[in-house]
Amino acid sequence: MAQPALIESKDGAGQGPASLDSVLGFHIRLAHGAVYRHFSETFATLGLTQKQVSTLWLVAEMPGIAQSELGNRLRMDRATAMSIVSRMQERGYLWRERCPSDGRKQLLHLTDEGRNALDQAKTCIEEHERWLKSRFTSDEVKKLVEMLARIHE
Amino acid sequence: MAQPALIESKDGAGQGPASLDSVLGFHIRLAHGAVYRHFSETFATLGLTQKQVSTLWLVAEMPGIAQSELGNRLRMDRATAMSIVSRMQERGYLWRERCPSDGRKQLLHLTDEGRNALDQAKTCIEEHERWLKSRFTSDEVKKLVEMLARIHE
DNA sequence: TATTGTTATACTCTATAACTATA
DNA sequence: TATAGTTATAGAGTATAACAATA
Repeated sequence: MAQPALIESKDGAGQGPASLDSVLGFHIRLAHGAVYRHFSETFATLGLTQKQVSTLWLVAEMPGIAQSELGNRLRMDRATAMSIVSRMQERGYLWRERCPSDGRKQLLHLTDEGRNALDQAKTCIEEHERWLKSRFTSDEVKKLVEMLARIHE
Repeated sequence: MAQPALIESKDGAGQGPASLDSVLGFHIRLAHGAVYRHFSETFATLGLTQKQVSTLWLVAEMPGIAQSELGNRLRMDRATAMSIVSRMQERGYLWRERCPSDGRKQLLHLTDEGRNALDQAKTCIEEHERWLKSRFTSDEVKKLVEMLARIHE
């Protein structure tokens, strides 16, 4: 983790990236990988993944959210949302309620166990975020979040 | 993709993130997902993944790089590097050379076919990067890359 | 017809473990 | 002992396709 990721090199004059190191998408992927790995270590004991925590958190923030809406907000398609919600249900962290006004929809709610798991997860998130944010000033964090949001919104 | 990713909410006073939307790691993951999806669309016809392109590109930049060193630079463990290098070899894009001075190492080289594939890939990358960078000024891109590098270096 | 959920399937990435060969 | 590669295995995320139920 000490050496530079790639050789030093600059972009050519208008003919595309000369070096892999100048590709923005490349850095997003590497940064995501580093965050993913640290997250996994932090959450090894809890046995929850990023997506699973995001799901519990969002359901806690919006009780009764439809499964499809959860997918939209976490940028998952139906099949992916389905598999994650099902796993969280199997573990007893949330339950599905058939929507009375629209029989197609499944409304999601946390169980007490799910709320407990989320509380523990939030403590881990704090630690994880401290590790991540320690390399930035608070202004930089704000700017970084704002720029990343421009990508995924 | 139009609506805000999450409900509006701010952090509490020193007791951790109040809303998922204020978690930096969350935005990194969503941004990575958006980039991943656009990349996949752009590269559907070429049939190459991000990791595969990175691998070809790095071998082109550093001919004779050892497989282990490739893994270090692209932040993959041995097993992951192995599977990606093997697939690129199966497709005839690179070949392994046993290192004469250290019999444990495999030195990597692109084939002519691999160089062709990389050239095509770079054209796609340009298009992909234009899509990605269009939301930023060039100063912002520089700042973003620099901040992301602080995470993965 | 469109939306939502469901199931089945497949592929990539990631990681661990165990094994071999070499240093 | 340590390093490099190899193989096997497993889990997570992502996506597509096909199907049923509902609007």
